Amino acid sequence: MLELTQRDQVVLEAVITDYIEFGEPVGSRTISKRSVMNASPATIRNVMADLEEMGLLHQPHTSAGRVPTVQGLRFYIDWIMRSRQLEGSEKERIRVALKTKPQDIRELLRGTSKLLSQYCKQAGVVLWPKLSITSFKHIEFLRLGPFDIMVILISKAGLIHQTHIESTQEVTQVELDKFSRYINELLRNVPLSKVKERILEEMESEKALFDQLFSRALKMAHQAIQDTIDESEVYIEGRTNLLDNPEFADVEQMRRILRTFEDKSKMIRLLDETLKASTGIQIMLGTEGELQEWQEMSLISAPYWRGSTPLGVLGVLGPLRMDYSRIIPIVEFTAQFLSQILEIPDEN
Amino acid sequence: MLELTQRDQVVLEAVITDYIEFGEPVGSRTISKRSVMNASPATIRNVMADLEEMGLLHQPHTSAGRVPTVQGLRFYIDWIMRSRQLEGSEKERIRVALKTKPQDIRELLRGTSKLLSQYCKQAGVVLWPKLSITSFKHIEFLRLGPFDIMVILISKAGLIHQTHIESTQEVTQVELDKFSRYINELLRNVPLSKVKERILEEMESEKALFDQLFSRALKMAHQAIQDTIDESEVYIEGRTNLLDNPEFADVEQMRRILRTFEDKSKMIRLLDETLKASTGIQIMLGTEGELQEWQEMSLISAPYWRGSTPLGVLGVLGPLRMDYSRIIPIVEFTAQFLSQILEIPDEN
DNA sequence: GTTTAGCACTCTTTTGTGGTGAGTGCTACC
DNA sequence: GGTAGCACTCACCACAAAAGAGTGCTAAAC
Repeated sequence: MLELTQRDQVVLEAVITDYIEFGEPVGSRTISKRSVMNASPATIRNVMADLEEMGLLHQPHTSAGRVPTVQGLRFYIDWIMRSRQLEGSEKERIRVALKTKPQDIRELLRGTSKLLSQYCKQAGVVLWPKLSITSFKHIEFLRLGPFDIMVILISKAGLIHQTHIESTQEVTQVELDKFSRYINELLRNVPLSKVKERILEEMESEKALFDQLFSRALKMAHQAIQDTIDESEVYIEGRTNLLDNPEFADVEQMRRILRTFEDKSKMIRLLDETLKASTGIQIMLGTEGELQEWQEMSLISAPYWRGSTPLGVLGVLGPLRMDYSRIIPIVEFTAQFLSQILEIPDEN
Repeated sequence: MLELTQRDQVVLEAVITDYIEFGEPVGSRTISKRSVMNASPATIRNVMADLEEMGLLHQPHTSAGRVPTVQGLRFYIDWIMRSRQLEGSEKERIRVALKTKPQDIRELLRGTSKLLSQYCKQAGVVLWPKLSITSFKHIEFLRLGPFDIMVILISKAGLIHQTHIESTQEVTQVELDKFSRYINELLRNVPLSKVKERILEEMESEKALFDQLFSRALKMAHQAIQDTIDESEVYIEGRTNLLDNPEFADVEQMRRILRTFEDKSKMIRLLDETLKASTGIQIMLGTEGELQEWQEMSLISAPYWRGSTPLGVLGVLGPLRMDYSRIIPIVEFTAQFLSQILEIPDEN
């Protein structure tokens, strides 16, 4: 940790909070007047010069005020800032917004993302990672045509996945119903990560080897599950909120950022990284980590859980200049509460 | 129809095609040189003055060239323009792009939207309206908890819908399986629009009145289907393509447009209107119809069908300045081909 | 030794000015 | 009716000047 005197820290904090509020370089006069700090502009200037030397502040040009650097923000967030607590009423608002959306897990996650975006006035993101994290719940084969089958796979968490497969021989719906029953029995409560394994095992077993019907069912299940399991989904809502940030007033830049959103795989990679990296709230600034492509953005994220296994990540994506002290507790609480909601349906 | 001489029309066309290509007011010199028209700039100027008087052209300021007005474009599209035919190779590209995506109807529609957006370099939209348009295919009840049931409803077209319902008494999965079988039998091939009716009918019938099991199953199905049927979905892809249009370089405007997209219900209303209005390709310009909110945009849309019932609409949304002669046939062909794809699975 | 007042200096932003070029409308002529 | 010519209008650009904000440094004060 860098060595900063008490006063250095106070000045750094003052610069950053002011900058976060107004988005413009802040000068020594402003700071001198503001807050309890009794020091003349000249004194502040000296301190600021020091901070700049340490790489915490930056001066866009000679006659401008100072702006925090990424390192400055990092230091502020890690050592100086104390996030304010959410008030009861704010928590309540989040609770209500999420509680009324139990319908479908997709809707829940999309709703969460939207909630974050509206509440923080930035883009909200939610990653629902590998399907494989929960258990198998149900499979259903439906006949579309003589060789054409729709497969519906449902996970314990209520996520539905559908695929088409083609059979090599004609099938009837009656056969398919048998398949469904058999596979459902076989895979009951198997974690999705183990499903493939389990199917292969069963294929080797006597039953399957001697009964053509079973063997066909297994083959189909195998085929259907093939590409299903490691799919991640990411919900990004409220992108347009980003447009309101004056730092993105430049069309060129805005375009680049929105473009990057179109390719969801990048977003997935980014969130995946934060999922692996940490068990708690995490803040990724500008040039750090996987965020390279969005030099001027930052991500505040937190994983959500079921019991002791992390399911995914949620967070807020915005410009470097965000009100961290407000958004951090929101993200934190939302993650916590979402985990709580997801706890329930695992009961049977 | 306005009275325009042959020459008036030629000039109007020249102005519009030039404007569409370069996006800037076009002057009399340019037109005089271009094309087979043998007339001096001065002559053209006179014609242009006439056209302006008729409200077909507009002059941003005294010393600028002319720009077509909405009415000018309308006249051009309706009376002058002849869309060029798609070449075989272009058709082939569309075919291939759509054929390889049979997985799931959602994916198909999203893919169509994406295809349109990429191919036309604007935003692609696809409306999948009321679920009620196709027939019932399959229902499945899954037990989540003693009173908690997940219902999965699948339509003939392969669209899945899931809901939660709560039972008033405890249920087992075995019972639910019976429910599923019974309802599936009952509703086989019933158009979704008639499903409710059919259920109510059955409730009145002897079977249900005397058998508690049937009656419960029917009640559940009724409850589940309640809110399911009239849902519309709209897929909007390639929004960021709009950013590339120089007319949207203004951040303020861009913001407004992107904002409007966030509220899908507006989009649905808009597309619904075009669905009702016409059986063929349709072009809605700027201030016309439901498009009021996007003064500076225009929508080229066409319905797609199954047999003789319209299923939904697809189209391209972009600035007024679009290459209509190119985009119209693309939209037309895509709608046609999508209809063709959707024809197939109705076979059994 | 730290703080502060004062002042010259730097650099951005704003405002103003004249020149340029594209394009027009009008008039007179073919 | 079509066209050449010409004066006129505006947006746009480049450049200069002025204004403003904020700094760094020095010397004096605490």
